[in-house]
Amino acid sequence: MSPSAATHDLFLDIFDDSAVLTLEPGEVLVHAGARADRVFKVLNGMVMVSRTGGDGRRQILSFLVRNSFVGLTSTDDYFFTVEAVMPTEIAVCPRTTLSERLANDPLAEKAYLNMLHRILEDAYDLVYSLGQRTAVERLAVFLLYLRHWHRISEKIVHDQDQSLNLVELPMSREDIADFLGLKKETVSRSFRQLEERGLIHRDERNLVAIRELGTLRELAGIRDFASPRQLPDNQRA
Amino acid sequence: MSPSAATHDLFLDIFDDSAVLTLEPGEVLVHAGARADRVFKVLNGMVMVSRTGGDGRRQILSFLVRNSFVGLTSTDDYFFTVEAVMPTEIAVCPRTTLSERLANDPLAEKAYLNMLHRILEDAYDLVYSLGQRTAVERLAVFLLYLRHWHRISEKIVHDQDQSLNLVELPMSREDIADFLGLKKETVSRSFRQLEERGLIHRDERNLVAIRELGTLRELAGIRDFASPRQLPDNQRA
DNA sequence: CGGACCATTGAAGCCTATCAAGACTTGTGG
DNA sequence: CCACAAGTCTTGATAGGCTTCAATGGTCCG
Repeated sequence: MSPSAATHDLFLDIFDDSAVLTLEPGEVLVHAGARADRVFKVLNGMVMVSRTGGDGRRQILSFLVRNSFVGLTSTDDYFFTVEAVMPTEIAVCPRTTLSERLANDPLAEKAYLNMLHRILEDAYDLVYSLGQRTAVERLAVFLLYLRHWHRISEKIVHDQDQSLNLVELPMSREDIADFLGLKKETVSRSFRQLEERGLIHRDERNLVAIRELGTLRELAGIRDFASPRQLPDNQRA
Repeated sequence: MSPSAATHDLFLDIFDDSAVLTLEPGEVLVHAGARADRVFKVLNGMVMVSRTGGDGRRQILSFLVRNSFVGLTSTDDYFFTVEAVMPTEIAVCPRTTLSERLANDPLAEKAYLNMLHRILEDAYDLVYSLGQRTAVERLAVFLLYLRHWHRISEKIVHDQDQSLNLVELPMSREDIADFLGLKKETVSRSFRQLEERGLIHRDERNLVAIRELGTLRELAGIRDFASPRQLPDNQRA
């Protein structure tokens, strides 16, 4: 999965009074191959980062929510595409601003490094899902991730808070499929399977209610996403 | 795939006169869950980094060769296991040494950051493979990666150098399988398929000769691994 | 020579993909 | 307001690729 900044990523203050872009669903923020001379922060809404092969196969690398940083690269060009999943506001600033901020403030640099580490761990989580888990398991993990993001982004303290168990899906089935390494039909069938097992319930197409959190977690093979990894000390449940 | 340090990763000098460990094949350097108070550098041989689920499923995250750094984590504990694939020598030093080095030298910190970016891109490459490519394609990519590492590690300038087309496989079929999200039988069959198509040739079990580099690259859907990403300016082919 | 381990190969089964059709949603225009 | 069109989601039937299970062959080492 990916980013979502830590509860406070110090260096993100470079966006404090920068320009703001508004994106409509499907609008592209960064085209793969574009010069990486600007960096971004998601203010609200959601974007997705993807990589498309020469033959058109697309892999979504991450969905990014509020306070996520966008702009990682070790080269001069972006190797991925970033586009809006829903109406989204984005703060923009030149990469040089980021470089200067990191060069002049050790704490900011430390925060940046920390974010990179977290993103890498998220990438490895995704690797594990794609390499080892079945379709239903991947979807279970995905739902728990969405729940987790919601928790982080709303700064909800208690893991048992009922509002957490209503998960919104702003992206299409095909987007989910391309993220989980499946086809959209398989995503549909996996949803149904989760519903038949009583783990979730759906009224609207893009709203999922988690009915059996424990069983879902078991299925996902996840000890606990409520881990304090991205929560500050004073917010641990 | 992963690491393999850049051709020179400045901060790696912290290992210049540190202790050296010798590992036999299968020997574990880091157990998942262990305190991350030491960091490592691979001097020679090869190690693999893996994550194992509660039910025993194992995903190999990367194979690390000479000059690779080992010790990435954003938390106090390692969440992965590192073990030797073949006889390997490892330099060890306390994490505090690394922290100090990074804190006191902006250039070292920049190099570390750069390495992290590269590792992240490698992780996303693996995500793309696992999510979108077929078994044979994954194996093709894997072989090209091995070839690329060999090139980097031997500092071979010319992409056409024939010695590059003899690829060694120090790891078992099962290790390859767990890296590529397949089963060992499928890896075997995919090797045979590549051989039947005339793209590779095998005499010994752990030695693969690349016969049709261009076709293999096409199959892998890779523009060019001979990209200068990990080569210094003066070594570009 | 025998045993352990690893790799290969074959046969059958399962999971996911593919192909195709129908249901639902949304937006548009008569 | 209804009709229609386009897009998305769901569902069904079939096919294909990878896995599973099982057996054979090869290599290393005691």
